Amino acid sequence: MVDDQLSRVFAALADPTRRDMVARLAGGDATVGELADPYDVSVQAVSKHIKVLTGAGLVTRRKDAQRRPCHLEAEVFDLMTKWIERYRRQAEERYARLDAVLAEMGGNEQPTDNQTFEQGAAS
Amino acid sequence: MVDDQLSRVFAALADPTRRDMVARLAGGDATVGELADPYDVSVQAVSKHIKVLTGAGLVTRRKDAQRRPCHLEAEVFDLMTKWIERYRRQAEERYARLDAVLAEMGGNEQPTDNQTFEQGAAS
DNA sequence: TCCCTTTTCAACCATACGGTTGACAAAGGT
DNA sequence: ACCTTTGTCAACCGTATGGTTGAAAAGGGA
Repeated sequence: MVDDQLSRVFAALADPTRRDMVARLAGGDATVGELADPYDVSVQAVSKHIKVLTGAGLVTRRKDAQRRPCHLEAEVFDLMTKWIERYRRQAEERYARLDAVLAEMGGNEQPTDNQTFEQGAAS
Repeated sequence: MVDDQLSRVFAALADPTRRDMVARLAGGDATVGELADPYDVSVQAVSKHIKVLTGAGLVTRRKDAQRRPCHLEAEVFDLMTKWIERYRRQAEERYARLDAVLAEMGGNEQPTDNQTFEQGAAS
């Protein structure tokens, strides 16, 4: 289930327009109309984008008369950074181990094609 | 054009199967066949996934007889974390400023609907 | 009340995506 | 030489995605 949200968050940010909207929301809440302004697409299209972002948990809506301003939920970023950091670290540790092995044997032994492969569970 | 790679990286990681493959590659290089093993999809499908990952710069291929082992390029992660951290920080600073303002005025002034909006350029 | 603003819903269209099967190239093993 | 292993290319299929237009709901202002 966390997996599903991760997928939605990554998918949401895969679109440049949506990334741009997130960037603008980082500077302050905004309504759909305001968000639509800079792009030359319909307001309906922007509404759909916002729906994707809220579906990913990146945006919440407030209610203010007819307006429904969008608010960025920055904590969701942690989901991604945690996933990323986990595997970045794992890859780095693997390199460190490899370097150690290479240093250990003075230099002539052929390095056995590194098939470590500890079957990392994917979140 | 950095933008385009960012899009490709996010899109690549939006798929759970691809995320799982990245997780496995963090533990060591692997061939398409080895990667395909755990899933019950065709080798061709996995080949396509790998193509997406290489297109995003997340994976490079070595050449070893008939085999073409996949290697994880973990540096690409930085692209994402940089983008993420930038806007997370911006959002946090905005909160800090808001809190300061709220503290400043003793408590009764109505907070003017915060429309800061410094038009953050989106990478 | 009537109208204007803001937003969403519904239907539609073109394209992209993830999967399949079938054929074939490339490199070794025997 | 022959066969096996490994991987990719090509064509196809169903569904999702991002966009459009048109209609309508929700709320406030005159």
